Amino acid sequence: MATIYQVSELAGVSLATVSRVINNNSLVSEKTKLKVLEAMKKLDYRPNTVAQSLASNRSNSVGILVSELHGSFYGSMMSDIELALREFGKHAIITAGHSDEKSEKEGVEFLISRSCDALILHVEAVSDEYLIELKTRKIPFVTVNRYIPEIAANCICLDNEMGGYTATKFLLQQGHRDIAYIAGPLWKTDAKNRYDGHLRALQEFNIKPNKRLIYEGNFQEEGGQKGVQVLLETGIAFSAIACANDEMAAGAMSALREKGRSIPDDVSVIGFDNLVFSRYTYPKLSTINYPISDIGKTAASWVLNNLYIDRKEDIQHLFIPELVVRDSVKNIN
Amino acid sequence: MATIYQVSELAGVSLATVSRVINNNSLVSEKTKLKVLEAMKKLDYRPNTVAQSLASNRSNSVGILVSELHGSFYGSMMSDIELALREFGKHAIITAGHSDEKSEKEGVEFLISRSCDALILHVEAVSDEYLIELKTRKIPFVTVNRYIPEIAANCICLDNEMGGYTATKFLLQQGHRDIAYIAGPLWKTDAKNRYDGHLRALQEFNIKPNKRLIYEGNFQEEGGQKGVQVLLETGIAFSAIACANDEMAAGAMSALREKGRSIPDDVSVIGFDNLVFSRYTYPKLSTINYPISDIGKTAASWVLNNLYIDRKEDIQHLFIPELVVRDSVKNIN
DNA sequence: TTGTATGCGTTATCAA
DNA sequence: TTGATAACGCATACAA
Repeated sequence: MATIYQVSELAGVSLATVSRVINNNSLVSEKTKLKVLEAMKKLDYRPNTVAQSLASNRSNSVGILVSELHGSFYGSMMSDIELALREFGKHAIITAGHSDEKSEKEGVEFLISRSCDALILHVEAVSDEYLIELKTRKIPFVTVNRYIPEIAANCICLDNEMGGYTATKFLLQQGHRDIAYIAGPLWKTDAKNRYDGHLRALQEFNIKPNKRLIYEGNFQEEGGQKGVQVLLETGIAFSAIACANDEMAAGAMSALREKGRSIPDDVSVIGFDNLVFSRYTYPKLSTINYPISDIGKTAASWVLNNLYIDRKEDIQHLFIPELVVRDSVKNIN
Repeated sequence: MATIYQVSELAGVSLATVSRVINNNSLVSEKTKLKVLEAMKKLDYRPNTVAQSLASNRSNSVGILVSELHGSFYGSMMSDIELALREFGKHAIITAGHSDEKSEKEGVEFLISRSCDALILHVEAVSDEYLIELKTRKIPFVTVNRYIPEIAANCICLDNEMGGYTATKFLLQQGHRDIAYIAGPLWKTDAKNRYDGHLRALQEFNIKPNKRLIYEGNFQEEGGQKGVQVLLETGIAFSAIACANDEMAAGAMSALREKGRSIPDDVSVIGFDNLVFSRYTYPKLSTINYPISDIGKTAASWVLNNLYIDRKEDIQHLFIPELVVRDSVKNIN
């Protein structure tokens, strides 16, 4: 691989001049500029970004930490962020935190040590304190789907509580009164908030939540299946199930069908997230839309605004989820 | 951020010694080792990986290029690769090629310039020649899902032709004779190979393919929907549709249902890939299994074997896809 | 077992 | 407008 030195030699100029045309910042005469450009082409020169990073303490890349690299949720987020960054010549370095505290911290350190210019974090296991402390270091970052009052300006998230509320309220409005709930892992703040929203909706209709109709799942398909099994075993009647995410809703639907319950005639089901596949299910899943795309773009904008581009743009920090009505909830009024 | 120099000062040793305990390669006495370790802890020292890369010409990270960051197909692949690498302390740097030649080349260059030690490429738009030329550079790489005879040792892929064959043969065995085909973009080698397999199966049963029953889609849900629309408009009867991937199959199923065709009673449908969501569809989609997980792990193993770890392990270069029978194909014998 | 010195490929601060 | 030259933080060959 050709180096800047060889280019300078071939072009008959100094290192510094070549560097200048690479970053075309300082004024370089057209004539020498052309000479250098030609030499670069001739040698098929490409700057070594590692050396650039070391010297400039800047990498033109932003680190992204998501819980998992698979799953349409994270996929959309990464994809939208990458696209927005690429538009400005910035790159994404992506790693996974696996919802595990140690792993998440490692991921953050890895990204920092790769001298990312900024971080976009979807972290779940790490403590609020960790993030607050992280802010005292020089590296700029935003958290996605995690709200921490002390660093509110760094948070971009969905109003999960409102989403949980909206979902259950919809079921109530459709006449359901005996509503089961399949929650996410309640140590995760989004799962907890969605559940809180569910409770608030019930309260608004003066319904006492029946603890035996609540199952704490794992946010995965299997959790929905197990949830249905447990719920049915209680022998308590229910006409609808609100699920804390679409994956569990899909699991719940297939389990219900296996048990001979038809959807939505026997049991209504509502999900949360509006993942791509929720359109593929049968019946098509009614759910709460998580504007992943908007949030991803916003996170990218935050970084671009704060770091690279001189523009004033308002950043939306809280997104309100909306109901998506399809075919999995029956009106029994 | 503390540097190696500050650590050496605090520990009262030289730079070199600190570097040695960091990479614990050379023999360092226990005593000095402890001193250094303590100093590192005290200063909360973390090596600057950029500087390490520059000095050692090694980054302990491997570059991954996929077409898109979203989509369960790529998601699984990235996830499996990352997990395998992480087990050995290696990291993944991921970027997207967007099935576009320019973009794919940029991605490769980006990864190389980031001094990745090796590359795992899922490229579609780039020419065979480009990859053959890439091999002459020093950077080791494997291609996934792309077979090029000249660099066969660098290719890990699925026998797409066999998969296409298997799918259509299954339909034929179930008594179907009027079979429509929704292909992927035929300029993509995997799409082409799957289609070729389809033709081979037909030929084996002495059936002349009807060109009007073939639709070239885009590998996305929408392609399946449009495909069904076009196929129905021909007015030609068919009892089954083979789709070149699951996403189009999902689109085809929903379009069929909207047109009042029931699945599989009126029309059978078979997909390809066995994506996660194929279990969520109704009826559950029969499909061809793409062992993404195995392929991802194998690609990671290839890199580990060739680069980092001294072990002898046979690498499987060609994977045979298997039929997954669910509920979307009817036996009409 | 430890230290010295040099280089990795750039950027950036001076002078000229 | 250009050119020396010192960083950037670390690895490593060579000496001690």
